[in-house]
Amino acid sequence: MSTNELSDRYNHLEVEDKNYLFWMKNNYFKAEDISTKPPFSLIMPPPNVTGSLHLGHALDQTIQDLFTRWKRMSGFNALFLPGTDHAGISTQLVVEKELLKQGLKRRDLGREKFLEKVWEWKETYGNRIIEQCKKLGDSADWGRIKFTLDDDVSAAVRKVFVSLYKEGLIYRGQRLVNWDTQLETAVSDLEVENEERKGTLWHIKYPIEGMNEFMIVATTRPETMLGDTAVCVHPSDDRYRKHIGKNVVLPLLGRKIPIIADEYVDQTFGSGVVKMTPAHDFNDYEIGKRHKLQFINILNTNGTLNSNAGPYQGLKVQPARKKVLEDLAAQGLLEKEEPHKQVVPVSERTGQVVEPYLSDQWFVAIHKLARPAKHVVESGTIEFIPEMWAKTYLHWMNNIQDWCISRQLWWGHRIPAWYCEDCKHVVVSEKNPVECDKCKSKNLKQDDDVLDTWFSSGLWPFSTLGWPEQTESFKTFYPTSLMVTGHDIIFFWVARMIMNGLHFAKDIPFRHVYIHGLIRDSQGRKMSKSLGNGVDPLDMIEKYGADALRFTLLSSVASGKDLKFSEKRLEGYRNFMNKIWNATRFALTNLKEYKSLNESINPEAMSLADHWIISRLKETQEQVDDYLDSHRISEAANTLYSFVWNDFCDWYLEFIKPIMYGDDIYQKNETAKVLAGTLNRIMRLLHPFIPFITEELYQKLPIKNEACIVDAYPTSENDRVWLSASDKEKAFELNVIKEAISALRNIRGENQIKPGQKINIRLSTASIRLNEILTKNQSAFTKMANVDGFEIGSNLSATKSALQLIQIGQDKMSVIVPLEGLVDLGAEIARLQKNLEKAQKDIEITHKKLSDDSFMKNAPPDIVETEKARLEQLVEQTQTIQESLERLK
RNA sequence: GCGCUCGUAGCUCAGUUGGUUAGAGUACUACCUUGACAUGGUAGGGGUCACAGGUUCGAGUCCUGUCGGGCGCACCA
Repeated sequence: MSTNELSDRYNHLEVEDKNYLFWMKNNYFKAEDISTKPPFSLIMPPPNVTGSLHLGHALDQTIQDLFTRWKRMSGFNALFLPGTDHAGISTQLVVEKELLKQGLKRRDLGREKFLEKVWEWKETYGNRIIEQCKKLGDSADWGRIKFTLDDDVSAAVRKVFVSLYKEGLIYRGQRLVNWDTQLETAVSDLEVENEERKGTLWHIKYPIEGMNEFMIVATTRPETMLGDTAVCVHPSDDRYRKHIGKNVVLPLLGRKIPIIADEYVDQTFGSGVVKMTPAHDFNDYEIGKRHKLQFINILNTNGTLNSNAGPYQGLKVQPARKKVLEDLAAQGLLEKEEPHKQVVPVSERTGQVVEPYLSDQWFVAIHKLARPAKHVVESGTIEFIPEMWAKTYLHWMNNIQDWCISRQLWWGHRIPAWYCEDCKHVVVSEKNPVECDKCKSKNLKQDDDVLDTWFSSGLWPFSTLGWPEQTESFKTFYPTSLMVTGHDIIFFWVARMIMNGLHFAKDIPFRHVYIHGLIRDSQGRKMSKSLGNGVDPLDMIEKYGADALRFTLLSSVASGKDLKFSEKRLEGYRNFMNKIWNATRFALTNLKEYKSLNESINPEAMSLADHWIISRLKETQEQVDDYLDSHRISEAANTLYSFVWNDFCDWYLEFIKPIMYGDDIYQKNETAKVLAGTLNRIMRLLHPFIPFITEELYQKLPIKNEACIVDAYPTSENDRVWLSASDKEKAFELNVIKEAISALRNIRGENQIKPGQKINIRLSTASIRLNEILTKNQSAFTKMANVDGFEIGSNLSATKSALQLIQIGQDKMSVIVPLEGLVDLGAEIARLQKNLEKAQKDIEITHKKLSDDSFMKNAPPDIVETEKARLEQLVEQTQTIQESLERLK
């Protein structure tokens, strides 16, 4: 096979890697810091450095690459900046798990040794996801790749921390936080998921001091009573008002604790008495502060009970609960238990029940940062696509809470705070301090904690561009043009980028936020390892090709809704790739003799089909440009799909076959140019969607430039000269033939006339214009409808014939196929009957409309006119059908 | 509880200022291996646009309610 000959099936395996190398070798992905072209910038949401690509990434990346390639082809200095995230918690978990297999524990190794292991792990697996992105076709500027723990990014992180601290927007304090007892770290509110579970509500008797009475408290977490420092009732609760100020004796531990009153208590729930555990419950914490209650912490960091729990020390929460209940029952203090639906907070990462835990943590005071971040979205300066996500964003921003940013982990940005061992002063500094700036002691100890991963992610749009230095990159590409991400991280990430961007980079981080849905399995379930329903995009790429996967994702992503992934659909788009391949194969075979073709086409010499395909191309280009501009990705993809398959392959290629196989060299030369030119534009139009196959085929075309990836994206603007060759009138004329052929096919199909059976046809029309068009184009009918005898005229006989009436603009024609001796007439009678019924029904509807006074009075004149014309047509049609039916009987 | 969102063909979904006969892919049926492609071609069947009201000359589209999914946020111990 010579290089110009294509196999009859598209084999993505031979095409994809090869073309990726070609692009890389020629530096096509590189964006310039200084350029005369307008900038377009898009920062990749950094995937976890040790992760591997899943379908969600694939969707995310493909959308980004689509816009990058489109903008690059549209003359922009397009930057797609890649990077990876250190992903504190998940990476640490993965490595810990791995070490455990070797019998090694994190704490046994110690911080330094453990971090060495994580870095080793990162070096080994850190590029895996990057390689996977390349498989997908990402045209990212890999020379600029960033990692969240890179020196310059870390410097940005420190700068931000220190300046927020100096502004008083970062503070340290002892607070009740969400505690993951497996990881032994605090986690933020966002990292906690609330699961509804069946639980039990236990009613426990607390003896009132000096009385033979009890206060009954209800609780779902009885073990927390070990940390109780009060019981609380509503101040106006008549049942208990008399007891306020007295004490109860805490069962099991015998501690005396006060009975207090607070409006918070709901008198109607349970017994109306609430036990107060200020160190282990968020509501109790608030009340505890109001009433200056004692805070007794009963937990160790690993979730076991500490010495404050007395005899229960050392037990984990669940065993302690069991024991506490047993002991209470033994003492007759367990009044009753009842089933209770409760919401349990669960750590997103480990699935452990989150315990509220009192500890020293760092927080960002968020309200001052949130205000401008709300404003830019309210004012439309930052635009969410689809718009509805702006509501979600604003709702959260309006209820935002201070952000706990410290994590008791080792892997991450260590908090740049040092404690003076001598004077207890806290030094917060960008550079590692050598001495306490208060007492000059050299006895400094750095805070052990690291920052929440999202702290560094929040700076990503500018830390990746060299900020805080005013680099050329930063000046050129900030604010970025577009951010593409899933709705699951609007709060985690998008909100924080907006807050930080405004505060530090002094401008919004991006103009548009494209929010796509999450990918679910074909049944709509979340893809997860435990369900085993995950689809590995790399398997799909291997099997169907990256382009097919990309097109599947892009054609499915609409209006920000979640999307169900089906392999069936992927198969369909794999077939589309094959279709494109074979259409080009056909073209190239027929263009063999045209080694180089020039672009200029001569409207006078073009066939009707040439005029028609160019006019369709023009419409397609206009639509696609419009759709991409308004981020309507699936519409753009589907428009191209149907143009290529339905218009170009099904009609145009069939129409030009007689020309390409014929002897009319003059005509053939012209059509060759149109064919090659159209194909060239098809490749360019499709390239951002399916880069591999389009580059491969583009390179084989007789009309081409350097590379598809850097050729211009065709629009009705920049392609005006070529598109203007299409004569509207002639394009329209082709529709006449197309309609007639469709009618013939319909007659054939419904009457079961075998495709091999040649038929005689009569095209009957009073229109001289149609008559001329049909006469000129008899060959099209011969080839495309297997027509033998051909008669054109007016008032041609339709006896014992199938008939279809066609209306084209003002002109009408009857497509007549004599059936006598060919087939039984029953099928045609049935077909006409069906058409007749439909037409009659339509007449009824239209007639009703037109005889409605209010319609005639209120509807705009053009609508009324259309309806009138329609009625006329329908009436005529029914007459013709009825006559035809008569002649069949 | 508050907020958002969806309900269109067997399945997956389009349907953007309300306006001809509600579309596509897939599945299904019939026919066809014709010199790009059977990962193909041609034709066909298939919908009370969840339901009930309302606005309007006109509603899949706008409004209200009901039913049924999904999601987010906050929750009574």
